This record gives sequence, structure tokens and C-alpha cells, in this order.
Amino acid sequence: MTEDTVRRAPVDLGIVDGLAQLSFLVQAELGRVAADQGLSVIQLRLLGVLRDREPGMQELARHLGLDKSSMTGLVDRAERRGLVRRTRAPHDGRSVRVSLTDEGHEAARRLAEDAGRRVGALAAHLTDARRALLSSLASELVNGHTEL
Amino acid sequence: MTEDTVRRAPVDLGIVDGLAQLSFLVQAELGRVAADQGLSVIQLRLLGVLRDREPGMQELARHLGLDKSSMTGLVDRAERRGLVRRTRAPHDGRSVRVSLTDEGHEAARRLAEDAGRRVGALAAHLTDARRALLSSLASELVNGHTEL
DNA sequence: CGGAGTTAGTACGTGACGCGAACCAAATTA
DNA sequence: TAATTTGGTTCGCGTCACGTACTAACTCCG
Repeated sequence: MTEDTVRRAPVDLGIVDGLAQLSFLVQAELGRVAADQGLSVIQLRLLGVLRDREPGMQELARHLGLDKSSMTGLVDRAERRGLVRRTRAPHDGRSVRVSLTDEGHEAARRLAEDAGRRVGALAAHLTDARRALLSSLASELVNGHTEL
Repeated sequence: MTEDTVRRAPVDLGIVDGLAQLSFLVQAELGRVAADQGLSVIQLRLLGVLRDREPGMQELARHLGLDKSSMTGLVDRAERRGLVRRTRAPHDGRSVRVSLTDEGHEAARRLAEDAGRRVGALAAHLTDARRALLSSLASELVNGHTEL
């Protein structure tokens, strides 16, 4: 057995595997956070998006990278759980605005809190400086690829 | 309109949102890589794991964070596509060893190549130094939480 | 005005995915 | 040998995502 005797030097996975593995790690943690409230990751994400927005189905689908027909189902299920509500848009009889119910806001708050705790824990053993660096690098990537 | 006039200062999302958003970004890219070969992210991950291992179902399930019953289905589908094979383990008549077929190896190679290209592109606009830093930070998190 | 096209959303069928519970057979322990 | 544990599968269910087809509302243009 080598586990005890070899103090393994931290292996650099490279940028691709590093990002991929990290994403699995984070997604797993988000999955646990969501599961604690009986939700899925995509529902968690939906609630997160809706915290500060009240988009139409189309816009929501674009934001989440889903087909519009997938959105119908996603919102259906969230609505069935009382987290989300459909309202008719004022000046367009076709479109719908999706917003959080009170219960939805409450769930979103809990999720954000738990995610803060649990995802934060992933980075807990980093020094403050390195954590800040990671945060800045992650933001740089996200900002560079989310909104262009 | 503010988009043209305001050269938005890069917003730091904080460690939690930064990691979460980044994970969504990477997962989306991996989803595209897999979809190009008619596969899902979890199948991609399965092939990735099997590149250098030949584990049993249980071990595989643990590694992927799935229930063993979910593994049966996952391997079933991969097997049906000719990517994977079940072999009986030599000294234990219950257990099974899962390994890549030739076709599976070929698929895994293509996936790795594409992932390299497309996930790499996410970090393409970083300076070499910052990319190396990100790689090292990601590896540090992964190494700290994958194998303890 | 009125039809042709476009846009927003839904309905439906299909397949992948993941879980828990029940189950089986081989292996281990008592 | 009997009881238990271990490795896997089966089954039923709900979620998720997609593509296709469809309806209703809006826009354009003649």
C-alpha cells in the first residue's frame, strides 16, 4: 500500500481536466444542496435566476441554454411545487412572465445560504489570497463567456 | 443603452457564485462535446473514468457518486452502444469488471480531444500565467476533495 | 382591412437518467 | 449448515431534455 508512505505531491491536472473535475465537484455539491430541499440542480438554478428577474419563457430558456419546450416542463414542475408563478405579460397577449412565489423566494434564500456554506467549504482550505484569486479567475471566465 | 458607453469593470462574483457559474459554463461545454458524439455528459464521464481503470460496478458507482442501481442502467446503455463491456471478475463470481471496448477507447480519445479544444477555449483569453494559476487552484481543490 | 409570416408558448411522445425497494446469487461469518 | 453481507440486477416512478406539431397573438405589407 502506498497511501500512507507516499505523501503525494499535489498533481496539476492541467487546465482542461482541472476545470472539468472542478465542475463535477461543484455540481455534486450543488446537487446535495438542492436535494436537501427536495429539488434538482436545474430547479435550484431556475430559482437562482428568478431571484432578480422576471423573464419570459423564451428569455429564460436562452439564459439556461434549454429548448423552449424544456422550459415549459421545468416551469410546470416548479409551479406544481408552488415555487413559481406564471403571469400574463401586460402588452403582449402571447407571452408570460415567470416569477417567484413567496415560497419560492424562501426556498431560494435557503438554497443560497446552503450553497454558500457547502460550496464555500470546497474552498475552505485555501488561503484567503488564493481563494480571492480563484474567485477573480472564475469571474473572469464567466464574464468573458456569459454575456457576449 | 449602457452596453456601448460603459466598459463594465469585471465583476467579481465571489467565490461561491463564481464557482457555481463556472461549473455551469464548463458543464455546458462538456455537454456540447458529448452531444457531438451523440452522448450525454455522464456517458462522457464514464468513458473518462474507464480510460485508465477497470473497476467493478460498486466502485464505479462510488466514483461517480451514483446509486448502484443507477450504474446498472448507465453501463447497460453504454454497453448497448458498444462502448463498454462487462467481464466476470476472476476470483469473485458475483462481481463484474467494466472496461472499454476498442470503440469505447476511440470514442474516449475523440471526446478528450474535443474537450481539450472546447474547454480550453473557455480559458483561451487568459494570460498563460493566469491560466496556469487557475489550473493549479482547480487541481488543489479537486485533490483536496476527491480522495479523502 | 386582411392575409402571410413571425413570435411566444404549449402538448405530446420518446429516451436518458437517477432513485429506492425488492430481489438473487455468491461469498463470508458464525 | 445457517445467517449475514456483498455485488449486481430488476422494476416502477419522477425528472429532465429534445423534436415535432400545434395554437394564439402580434407584425408587416399590399
